[in-house]
Amino acid sequence: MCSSTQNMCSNTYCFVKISTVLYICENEKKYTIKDIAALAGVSKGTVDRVLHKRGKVSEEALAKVNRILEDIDYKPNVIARNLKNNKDYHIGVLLPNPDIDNYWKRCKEGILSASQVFMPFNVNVTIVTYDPRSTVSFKKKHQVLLKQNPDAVLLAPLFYKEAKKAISDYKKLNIPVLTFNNQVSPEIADGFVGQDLIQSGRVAAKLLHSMIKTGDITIIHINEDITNALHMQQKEKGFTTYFKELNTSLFKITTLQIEAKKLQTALPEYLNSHPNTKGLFITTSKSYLVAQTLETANFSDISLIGYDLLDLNIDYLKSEIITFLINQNPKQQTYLGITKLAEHLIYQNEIKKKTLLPIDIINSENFSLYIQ
Amino acid sequence: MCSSTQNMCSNTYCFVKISTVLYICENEKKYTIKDIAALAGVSKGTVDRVLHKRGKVSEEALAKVNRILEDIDYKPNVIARNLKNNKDYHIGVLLPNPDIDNYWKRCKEGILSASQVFMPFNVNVTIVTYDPRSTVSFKKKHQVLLKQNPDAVLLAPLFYKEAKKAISDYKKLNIPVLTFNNQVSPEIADGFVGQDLIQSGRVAAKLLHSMIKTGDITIIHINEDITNALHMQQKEKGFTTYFKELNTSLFKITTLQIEAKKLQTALPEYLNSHPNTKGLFITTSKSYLVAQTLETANFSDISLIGYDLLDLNIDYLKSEIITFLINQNPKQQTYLGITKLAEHLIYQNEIKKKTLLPIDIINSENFSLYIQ
DNA sequence: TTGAAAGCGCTAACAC
DNA sequence: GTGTTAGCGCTTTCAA
Repeated sequence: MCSSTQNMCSNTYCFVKISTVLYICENEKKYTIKDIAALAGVSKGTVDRVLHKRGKVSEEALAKVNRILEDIDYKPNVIARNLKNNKDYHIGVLLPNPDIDNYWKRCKEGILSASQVFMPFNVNVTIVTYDPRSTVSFKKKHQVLLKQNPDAVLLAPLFYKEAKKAISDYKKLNIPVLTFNNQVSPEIADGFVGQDLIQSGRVAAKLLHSMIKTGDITIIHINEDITNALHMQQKEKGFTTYFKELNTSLFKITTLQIEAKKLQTALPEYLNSHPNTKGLFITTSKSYLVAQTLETANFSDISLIGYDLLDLNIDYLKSEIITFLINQNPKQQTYLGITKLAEHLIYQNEIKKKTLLPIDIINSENFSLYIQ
Repeated sequence: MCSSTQNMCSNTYCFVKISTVLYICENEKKYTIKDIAALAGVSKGTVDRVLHKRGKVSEEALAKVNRILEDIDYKPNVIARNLKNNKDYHIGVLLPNPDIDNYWKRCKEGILSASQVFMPFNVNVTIVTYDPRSTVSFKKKHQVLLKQNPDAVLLAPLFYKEAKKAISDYKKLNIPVLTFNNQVSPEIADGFVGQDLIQSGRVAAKLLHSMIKTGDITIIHINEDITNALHMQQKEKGFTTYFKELNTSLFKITTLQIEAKKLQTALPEYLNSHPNTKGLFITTSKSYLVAQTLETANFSDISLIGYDLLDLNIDYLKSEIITFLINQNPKQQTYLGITKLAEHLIYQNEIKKKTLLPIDIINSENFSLYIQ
């Protein structure tokens, strides 16, 4: 019951401000289809037909019901709606195998966690894992998932061409697809959940900039495979753009591509020949490899920034060899992804084209709160 | 339908791993009270009485039903449960007035946002605002809320003694209370949602430490009022502890108490007499006042760390006068607070004693993602 | 084209 | 103590 001078009603709630007391109160009446049926002088069945646009309703009845629906701003009771639903929904996930690359472990956790939430709504989740080093594996596992005929799909599109093909396969069957981790070219999937990678490069740049007043800074791409090519490029772009915009000659930015195996020898060599190097930015979650090398070869005084809260990375964060990590929020990405798909299936919610997660800055004092 | 060699069933789901494909599938059967009644050879009513411990059940029936409930690990259908619920729940919030201190604006947003979510569950939220500078106002508004006889209460216990009294008033009426923003002495309220303030002081310390190799560092408490006394002390404690643990003489830590009005004159004076000052840690959300002073008095080369994403703070973050802000996540605090209370009312979920939110580190490149 | 009716799983009032 | 029954709001079937 709202009674006040300034009544700013919105939706079914109204916010009323009286002196320093803010009330939020429900609207006086919650209408049900029964009410609507009575108001329109028709039966509940007819109202339902109108609501779901199932046809078989006379012009007259349709107009009358629609008018009332508008008038009262009818909102169906989502709880009752789902009670009846015996439908079993099925969400399929195409995920890089966490046993091959540990980064994906937290993604799996996010998926499991979200699937718990939607259990009572008859949402089943299937994870199909593929080898993140192999496009063949991706294609094969995509076929596996496709055959399961899921109602919605969440996938990490590591391989551009193959992902594009897979998504179009699902779209042909009218199966909504949400991507996470990295975007394939926009507009192909129904939505994306993840981070702005260019911006995350800028965050890294700013961090180094706040620690280093002048000197050489090196971007290191660790190429174990082709997987992260796009990823790494975008981060590099953001990083270099930041320093370009500074428009100063205090910093020299270099990019280095090193294979993981060669790191132990190549990096010390490089650093010895570039003694003015004050900062390193590692574009993948493998910064522990660099930290290891720095430690072994006894380089200190070099600020190191990497990605992701892997156990190994955190160890080096604690021992101050890695200064900052950027958290890509893998768990949250998949949790949100599953949530959005589930809510799409259950409530017919629209899938947002792009959901950008925060870019968390992590140091040795706050990491524990991000891995709960 | 699960069929596999290693079946690790948990809850009503089972996780089955076969080669690189991970399946999550529902258990074959979802039991309803009807099933249980049939299995136990009693009626649904009896099962219901057992479930809700309403008594009036024979020893025999009770044992039989309980045994079955355990056997099948029965989980009631939350959807159906709420369908019946005509009860209107009422959550009351005691919030410092955002018009007096802008910090609380985001708290209000979190409250409104969460209350939207629980609208369909008949959860109504009332916000009663008090003047954060006045214990009298707090006590008065507490009485206002108390008279509304809410089913649960969320409050920011700015004043130790008064908050304690208020909480005990609610407890006497068996109204659950959740606190946010800062903790009153443990065990008084049913739960707390917020940050570990000591740890957040450590985060600030670590940030300054990664930027400053040696020099003087000053902690500044801006005392506009007594409100934040506890807050500030805890942050200071974490901050100084961090540097003590370093066990080095490279840094000199000083604490300063300044009134907001005197800042413009007192701070430059102080800094001139302490020219080796390299870093400032502001323990409240008013770091923009310090930034303003530094800018006007033309001090550069001093790293500044403060709290909270107020517009003014962000302006100085952008112009590089503030280096880092620590986000106390005000919106998330209240959002979670309302959520927990609502779920307690609806599902009888237990209220967790302590929920600690991450301590977000913010710089000029990632702030936008935290204020969405 | 329409309305009546059964039922989703759970709750609670009411007889016995 | 116990079982029966009538809903909660919505969906869906079925007969008219």
